[in-house]
Amino acid sequence: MTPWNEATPIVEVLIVEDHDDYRQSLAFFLQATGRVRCTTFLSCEEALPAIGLRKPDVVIMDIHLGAGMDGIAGAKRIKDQWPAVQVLMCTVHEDDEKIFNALRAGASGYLLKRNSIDEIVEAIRQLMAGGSPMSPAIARRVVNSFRSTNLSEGPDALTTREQEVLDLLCTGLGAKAIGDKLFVSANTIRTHIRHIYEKLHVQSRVEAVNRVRGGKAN
Amino acid sequence: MTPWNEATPIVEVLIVEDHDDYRQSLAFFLQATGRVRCTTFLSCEEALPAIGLRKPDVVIMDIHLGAGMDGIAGAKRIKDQWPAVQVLMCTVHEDDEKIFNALRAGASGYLLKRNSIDEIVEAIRQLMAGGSPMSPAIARRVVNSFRSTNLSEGPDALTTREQEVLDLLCTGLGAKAIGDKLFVSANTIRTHIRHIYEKLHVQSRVEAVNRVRGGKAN
DNA sequence: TTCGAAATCGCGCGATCGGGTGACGGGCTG
DNA sequence: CAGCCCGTCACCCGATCGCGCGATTTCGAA
Repeated sequence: MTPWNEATPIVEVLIVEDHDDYRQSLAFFLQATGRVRCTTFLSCEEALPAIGLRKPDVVIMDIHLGAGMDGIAGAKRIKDQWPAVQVLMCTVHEDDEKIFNALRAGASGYLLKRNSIDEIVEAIRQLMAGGSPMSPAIARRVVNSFRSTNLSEGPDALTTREQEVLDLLCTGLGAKAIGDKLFVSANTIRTHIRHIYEKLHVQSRVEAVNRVRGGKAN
Repeated sequence: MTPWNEATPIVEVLIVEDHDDYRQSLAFFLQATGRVRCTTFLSCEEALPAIGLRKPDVVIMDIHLGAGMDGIAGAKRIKDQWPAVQVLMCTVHEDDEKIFNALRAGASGYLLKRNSIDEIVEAIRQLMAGGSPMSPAIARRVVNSFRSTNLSEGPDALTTREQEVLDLLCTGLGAKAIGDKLFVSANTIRTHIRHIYEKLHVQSRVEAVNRVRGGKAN
């Protein structure tokens, strides 16, 4: 844990948070470190123009912001216009939907409000150092989203050959091309594909690849 | 940072690492914390049977292991048979290919060998607490992999309508079904799809959805 | 030994796809 | 106004797909 030190440049932090108590105390304690300068806003609508005038290093963004643009849409707008700004989501929401949408929007970190000030300070440090701070539970969800769906067990388990065919199918190849790669006829591949469809209960190539990809990403 | 305390149960750690110096010093320093009991192996082939006999809480796994099964295949075998075992990759490799394959295989954490013993100890603690410890640079790569590909800018930007069609295409629908959803004819959809292909430089539905999905996963 | 599952290949049918071409109206812009 | 892009629709053609049917071989389990 590399600590802040006197050589560290002051970090410009912009906070978008509609909850008065949290916004004010967060700003207060961050400033108290002496290594952070804070600007605070109640909504994305207010914050966006301000970012245009003076670009912060880090934006700490709540997701739920009452009426108007939510934090995820805000993060997207910020990253579209100023990609260098690091966005750190800080919210109470820990459902997959919110998490993944926030990361898709371009957030580089995701903390929960139950995290301590010390952890938020550490998160800012990590952001500046090229890291992606996440609360442990968030990190675990993100990592778990990579788990490959296990098509190789259960009553409808795919055979080794079918797995191979499915893999190549995922690359966008057609039956003929796959047949060439596996040194069998295109008709054989067509048969394998039919069996795959039956086992996966799908009826098109795209549905099959979606099954492999866990139906998640984007 | 919750520290270890006397109430913490001893954590059983199994190390798979072919490099003698690293394996021995890692085991030594982990044991020195007094909160960890280590068993070490040079290869997955040796380690797997041992896991069957006495299940560790955490397996620290190298990726490159000389001849035989590599750490990613090993992690997959472990998670297939004993899903409760937490696998922590610890390696010098920081290329996307290795990282994502390891996480797909079921690893719950990913550290670089340049990390200090303290950080590894902290990682084990986080693992047991349901977190997913990653080196900052790794976390950033993982988070970045979620960034949605921006198909809406550049010389070959997709129009709004084309985006809509592409989205539905990703769900596995055919031209006719998409036409129904958008209240236009199937021929119109076919035209849109052809334009999408031109702009994305692909020539099949699966290739198009792969472009949306970052072409990565699985 | 018998049986079944897996892998291989074939054929045919109707539907869809990929690609080429053309057309029409509505915007927006120079 | 003249272009140009966008969205809409149509037709055509050869290739491929989804699907049902049957066949052979191999190999391991019952």
